[in-house]
Amino acid sequence: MKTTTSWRKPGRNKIGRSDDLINVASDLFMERGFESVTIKDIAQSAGVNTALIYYYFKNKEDLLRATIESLVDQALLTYQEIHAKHDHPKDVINDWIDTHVQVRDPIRKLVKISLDYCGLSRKSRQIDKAINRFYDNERDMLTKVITQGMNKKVFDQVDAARLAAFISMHLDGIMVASVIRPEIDSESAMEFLRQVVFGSLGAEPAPENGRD
Amino acid sequence: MKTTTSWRKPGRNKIGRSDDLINVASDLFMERGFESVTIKDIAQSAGVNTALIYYYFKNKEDLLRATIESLVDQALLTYQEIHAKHDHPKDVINDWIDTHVQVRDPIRKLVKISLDYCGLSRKSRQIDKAINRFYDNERDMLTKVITQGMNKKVFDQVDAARLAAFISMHLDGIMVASVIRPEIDSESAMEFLRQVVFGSLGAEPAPENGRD
DNA sequence: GTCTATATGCAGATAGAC
DNA sequence: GTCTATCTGCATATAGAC
Repeated sequence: MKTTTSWRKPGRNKIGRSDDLINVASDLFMERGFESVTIKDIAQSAGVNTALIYYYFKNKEDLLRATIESLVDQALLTYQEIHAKHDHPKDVINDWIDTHVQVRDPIRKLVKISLDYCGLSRKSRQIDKAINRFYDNERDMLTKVITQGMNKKVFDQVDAARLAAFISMHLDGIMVASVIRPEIDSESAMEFLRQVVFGSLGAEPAPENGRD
Repeated sequence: MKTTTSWRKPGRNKIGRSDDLINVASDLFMERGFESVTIKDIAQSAGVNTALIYYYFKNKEDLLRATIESLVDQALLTYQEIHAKHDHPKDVINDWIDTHVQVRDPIRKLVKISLDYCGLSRKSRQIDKAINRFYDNERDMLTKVITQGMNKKVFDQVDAARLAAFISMHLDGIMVASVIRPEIDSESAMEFLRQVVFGSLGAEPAPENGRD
């Protein structure tokens, strides 16, 4: 479900100018917040004219929508790849955490920008849907893999949905902490989360080398 | 360390008008974000004129500084009260979590507003100091109580500082989640955190009724 | 201390040439 | 598709009366 196309579909624009704008915007929104970033800032960073942005997007909020939808797509795609890559639930969870260490960028952006969006008075059903889509999918995927592990008897019996929500919230917490205090070591925070999660599941984090 | 006084000390203003403005501002900043909230909004909500705000605060950023410092003071005061109230480390941790359930307001505000502040280009040494003061104190207090529990043999041996950071980050995560998705049950998230924490400490959450 | 009035600047957005 | 030029409105901030 690719939903990042702009409001008006250009016939054959030279290599995704709109994607380009979205990427620049997501960087700036993440760094300085939606309201702090001006259309001029985005245009300047993208090396184009201010007015061009209004050719691709209805207005600033529409650019925000496209940005959030793009980030959600990216993040969920990464999650799906993790699931597809492994056979063993333990490996999925390990990879899930590893992935956050390596490519935490889209998710960190998503969390920060979602928070900004929550502050706006003008709400958008599309943006609400995209944000919920991300969190619902994240929770469902984690719940599923935990349940699989329990069925295969490699994990203790736990409340899979609650543990999934716990992991999801903690990842948000790490993202936020790393924004507020950039000096914190988010990698070792991830490691600690890994220990806690596997501890709750009564399993060792050591990889299973799930072939397949 | 009360640091919420305004830049210009009014001789004897009738009952904390400046505190009043700070409280109104913190509500609005939390709900709608620093940049989205206008001076006019704050004045209106406080039932005063726009210009009056500039009598009490140098500018909008100075009001942000006062707001953050006030929130940090409130939050740390609450934490200190918890420590003073209990003798037994288990009770401190239980109360710590209970307190977040009940009066999560100043901390939630602080997290949200700190994130907004991080986006601003103009940085303030005072605000940086206040935010770090909060997180450093929070971590130190938690580390201390965990260490005490280990010394008293009621907790297993763990890396107290890391567990403290884990708790702190998770609380941030819950705060953020409850802003992004107001429908989530942050109370039961706190309960799950309690179980995980006591699980890591090899102890039962049942209260000790530490008299004192 | 609190208000009225206003200066100033800039952000979002549009019209229209190329 | 991309640009120049410009309109409009509003937010921060100040001057000064009361």
